[in-house]
Amino acid sequence: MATDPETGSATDSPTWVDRLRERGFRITPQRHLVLQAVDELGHATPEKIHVHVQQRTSGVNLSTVYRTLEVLEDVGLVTHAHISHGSPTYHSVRDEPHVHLVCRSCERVDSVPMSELSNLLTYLNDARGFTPDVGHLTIHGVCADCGDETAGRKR
Amino acid sequence: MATDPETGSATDSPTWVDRLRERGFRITPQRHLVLQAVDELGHATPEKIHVHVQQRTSGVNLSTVYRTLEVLEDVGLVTHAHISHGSPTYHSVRDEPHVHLVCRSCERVDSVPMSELSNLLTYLNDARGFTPDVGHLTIHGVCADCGDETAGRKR
DNA sequence: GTAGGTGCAAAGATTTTGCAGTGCT
DNA sequence: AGCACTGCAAAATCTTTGCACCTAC
Repeated sequence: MATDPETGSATDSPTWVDRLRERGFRITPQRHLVLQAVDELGHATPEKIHVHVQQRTSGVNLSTVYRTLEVLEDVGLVTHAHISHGSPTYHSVRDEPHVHLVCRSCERVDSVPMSELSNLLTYLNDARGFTPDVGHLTIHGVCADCGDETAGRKR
Repeated sequence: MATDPETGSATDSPTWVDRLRERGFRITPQRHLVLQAVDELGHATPEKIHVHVQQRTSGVNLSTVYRTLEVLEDVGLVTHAHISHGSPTYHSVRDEPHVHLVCRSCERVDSVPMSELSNLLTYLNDARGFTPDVGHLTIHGVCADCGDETAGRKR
């Protein structure tokens, strides 16, 4: 009642509420805010999510962000990938499934839709019985732009 | 090539010495030990490398391990990948190029030789101009064994 | 002999945890 | 009303850094 779960934002399909309820978790403003932040930021570290949430409502603690992300990941509303060295980056499962291409030179993050990689997935499934967590997949390397400039750097 | 300087271990081809010298780095027992450890351990965190090195010669400091790995990576003798959450794992560039399949359930790490994934590499190169750092590639997901057992873990 | 390298310890950065109060159900 | 959740602060990890001494070149 206090909250109204059917607002129009992308985060507000009844799904997320149900997902949490089904598993016995409670619906709190903090969880809503964190989920929204993940949705809006695209790729975000816990730190950035914290800052983003603070801009709307001050008072959400960083440790709550961590605990909330853990819960949201547990119920399958977000996933994380390791894009940069230190921090994991979280993103919503609503995003189109994609893998990340991270350039080690310019740090740029590009995305490749999963559909382009279907034969990789097929191979892993058929030959290995391995079901990849695609949202989690990050490919490091050198992008087209940096490939010329830094050619010969490593080999 | 086939010079057999001391022990004939995989680490002892003249290459590693030259690699360091070329770049103006000095050859120290610590660097040799760390490189050997990376070679022998396969996939190892800085922590594990430290322990491994300690078993041969006590007295190599953990911070030296970190600094040494940085140097070895800089000259291209080792690379790192993000297999588990916290720590990067290092491995020798001597290993056959491969990607890592990490099961999120049993934590097991499997390897797929790069040759099996040639069409992925080709695609990324041709369509994207992206040169992946294969040794760095880690695919998270669920392996064959855990796919059955824990099929409902997320429920 | 001269820099670069190492060891040691302390500082940083990041993530986790215990506990008491708050609020969802 | 009961108990999960949050905030706060301290603890636990993991990694980096300053400085004096040592050693490869």
